[in-house]
Amino acid sequence: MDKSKLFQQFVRFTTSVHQVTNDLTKEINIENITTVQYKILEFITVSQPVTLSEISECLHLSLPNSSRELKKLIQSQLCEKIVDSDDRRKFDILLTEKGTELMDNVFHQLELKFQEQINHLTESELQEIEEAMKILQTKFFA
Amino acid sequence: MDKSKLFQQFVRFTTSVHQVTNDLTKEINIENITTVQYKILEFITVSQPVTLSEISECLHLSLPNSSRELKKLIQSQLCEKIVDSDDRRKFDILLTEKGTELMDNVFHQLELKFQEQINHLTESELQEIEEAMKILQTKFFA
DNA sequence: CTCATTTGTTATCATTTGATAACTAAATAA
DNA sequence: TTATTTAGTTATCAAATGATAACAAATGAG
Repeated sequence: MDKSKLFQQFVRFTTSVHQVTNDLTKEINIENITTVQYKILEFITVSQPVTLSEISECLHLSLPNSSRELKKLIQSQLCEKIVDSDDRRKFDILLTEKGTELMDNVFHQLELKFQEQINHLTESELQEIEEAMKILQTKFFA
Repeated sequence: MDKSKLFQQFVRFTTSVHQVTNDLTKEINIENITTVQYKILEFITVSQPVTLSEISECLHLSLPNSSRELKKLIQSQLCEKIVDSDDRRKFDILLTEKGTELMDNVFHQLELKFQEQINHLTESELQEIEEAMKILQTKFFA
């Protein structure tokens, strides 16, 4: 296997993924939520519960900036802190009911667009896609 | 095929892709180049030659802001305009020699990290990965 | 030829984001 | 017990980004 070729393919592939997801989320824009705040919400949604340090690390934000943005999200009542009883410096961050509703809504919109993109595909093509994502997920993007 | 399940898998998958590429490019930081400018450079590198409108559309930047950032890249002599002789409002944008050198360097660094990530995989796993990317690229991320 | 459209430019301002210093409180190690 | 480390906060400033208006020049349609 020519690993340089594979790298080039990888670059093209990830570029495509970014482009597609970019286009999918392009029109999602929530009142009073900035890009960074949306990313935080997305991260919480997928990885709930998370700590502030995890947000900071995974989203490559400094702790002070993470703290600032989270504060705004909490003020908007989209998420909440639950103090860790074992270590009271830490807290878990969760979506509130309002936040959950919002993100459910967002993901529902995304799903509709996703369905549009795949509705011309045959059953066997869908299975190929499923299998392909599974392979990449387990072997490479683990 | 349960298409909702597939969507959930898609979300997890794209999240992983973003995380991995995020980590790969995390340490790439070029003197005097901002994030947006880097994205423009990356886009030019992959899609050369491009027009300003394409940059604007694909990167979801307004035309004025694209123009501003491109101007800085041109001032840094990383890319250049080549006026379209058919339509003199337009121009193709290309990397200069300096820009090419820079991006070659960047992609080389990325490739090293990429190789690290895959060097524990067997030949047959690599082939699976190649095949999986190919399928997704042609069937879905086209 | 004239007018509308397309492609890009320049200037300006508000908002977002990034970076850093100085801080608190809890936990842990010596 | 005291010192150190960890987790997060608050304040502040600079820089990057987003948004918009007013513009110019080339093209295309009628």
